[in-house]
Amino acid sequence: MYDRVHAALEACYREAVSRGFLPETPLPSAHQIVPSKQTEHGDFASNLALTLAPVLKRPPRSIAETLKDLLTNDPLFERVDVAGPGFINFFVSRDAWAQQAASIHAHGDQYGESQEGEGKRVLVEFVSANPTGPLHVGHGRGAAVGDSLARILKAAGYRVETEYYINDVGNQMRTLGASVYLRYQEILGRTIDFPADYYQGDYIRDIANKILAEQGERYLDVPQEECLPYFTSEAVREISKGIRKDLEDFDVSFDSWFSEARLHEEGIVEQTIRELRDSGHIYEQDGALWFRTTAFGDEKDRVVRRSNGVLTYFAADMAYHRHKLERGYDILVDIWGADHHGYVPRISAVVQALGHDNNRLRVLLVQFVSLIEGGIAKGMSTRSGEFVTLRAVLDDVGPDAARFFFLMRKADSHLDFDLDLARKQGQENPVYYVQYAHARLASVARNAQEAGYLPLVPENVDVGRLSGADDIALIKLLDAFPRTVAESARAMEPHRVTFYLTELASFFHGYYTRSRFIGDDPDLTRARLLLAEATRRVIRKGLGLLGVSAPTHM
RNA sequence: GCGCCCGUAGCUCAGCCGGAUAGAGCGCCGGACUUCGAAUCCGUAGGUCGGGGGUUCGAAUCCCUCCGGGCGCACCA
Repeated sequence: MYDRVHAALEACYREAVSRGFLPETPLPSAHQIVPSKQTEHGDFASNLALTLAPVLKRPPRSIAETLKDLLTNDPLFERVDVAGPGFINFFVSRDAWAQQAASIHAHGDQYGESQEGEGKRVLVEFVSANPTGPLHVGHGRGAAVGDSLARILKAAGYRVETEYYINDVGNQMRTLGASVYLRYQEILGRTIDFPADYYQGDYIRDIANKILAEQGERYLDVPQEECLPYFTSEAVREISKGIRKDLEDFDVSFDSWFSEARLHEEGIVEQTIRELRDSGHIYEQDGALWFRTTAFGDEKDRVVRRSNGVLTYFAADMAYHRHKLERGYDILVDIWGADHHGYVPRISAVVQALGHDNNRLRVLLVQFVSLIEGGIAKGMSTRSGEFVTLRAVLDDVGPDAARFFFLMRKADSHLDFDLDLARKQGQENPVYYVQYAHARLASVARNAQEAGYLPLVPENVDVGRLSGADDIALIKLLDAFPRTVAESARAMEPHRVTFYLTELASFFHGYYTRSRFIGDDPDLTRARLLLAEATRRVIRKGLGLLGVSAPTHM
């Protein structure tokens, strides 16, 4: 409907120009049509006259009146008003809204999708937790945001792939293997000195026990240096297995898993350094190699290879982003924990130094999660090792509540995750509130089926009967769905879909209390069942974009 | 000290590329089940949008400044 109003206004503007009522001038970029907040202001409002006024040097109300006179003949509108300082308010006719229900219904399961993304290729990289321990709630939020964003981008017409980058190289791997080795020794009765900066979690002991069960005591007297590769690879294998299982149970999947080791093995890191050195972006100083990131606005230059010859993590990151760019994506989305925000300028520098436009990189920063139980925050500081795992939350509240809660806030803001609320199975819990709307609609469908109304034959449904204020209001909400998804994709903000669904469910529950779908009037019943079916599909589709199930029974 | 993010109802937060009378959920209080699912609905109360200044027809939204909170500032990963 938005598009139709926009088209009508534009056509009217062109007509005003051609008839000499208004001088020729391009539409101001500040011009926009927005849904009206108040019913007195109609369905949509345009600020065209306001934005045109300074250019044309004419009072905005006078411009608005000129346009209004040309719009009043359009049958799409019941009325067009000029209001306030010069807004043009559009009152779409009831019949046009009612007919919109048929159009929404006709789109079936595709309703909500759009071509906003114009087929652009996007790589969404997220989670990418080091295989040195289980996923915690912070990763869980990143997983929910990344996976949901990918689904939303797809629905909005982007060609999307998802990827998990595995940091399986470097000192941390050594530390991981050594941690398991020491625990293995400890279990077998040796006195050990376990360093504070080694991995403290119980899962390290579990892995040591597993090795003991499978391999026995054969490594007891083998020097650490000799069997470290074995302990490391076993640990990575076990931990990765756990991470994959957690993600699978969270309904998060990746198109590819990209190993950092591969960047080194295939010489991509060295090649990237050479290339950037040749182009003058990397220089040598004090025996180390530096990337001149300050040339692109970073605070200071960054070391790529230390004077002792060891490559930094940044070196691999550089190579990884180069590799991603060369795979031909139009947009790279990196989803990081907000504590990494200081790394944005240097990665941005990499993209630019390689000759790419800076806006091909989009970094989403996901803020930390505080788990609240009994009104107080559960500890999750990493230094004490007392962080709460994603697994624990999944086992506690279930994947649907977890995903919904992770997506209730803008990714950029702190999230207080209320465990007590997430566990509740009542109206206070927003995820059940939305799911219940779906289950209710499914129940209506079952009753309609029994009464012989289903399946509907759309051609035989008189949607013109959907003329009540509630019917129209519900249609308007459904009408906003594709724009919500498109906007959510454009802004890369999945939480908008969560808010939309809560609003839709809220209105639906009220509608359900006030109006009957199945009543004495067969024609009205059929029209409302068509509306019910459209509503149910929107809720199911919306929940699907969040990765939340849409139950038919609860 | 420098940089980034955040201060909106009792609590948790939307709204922020400037638009008309600032919203939601939770919590509190009071109502509604003989008819499609009460995991629901209806109603009441609740605000100097952190303070101050600026930009303009118009500021929660943009700019400056101050206050308060979070995070980051390695030849670490």
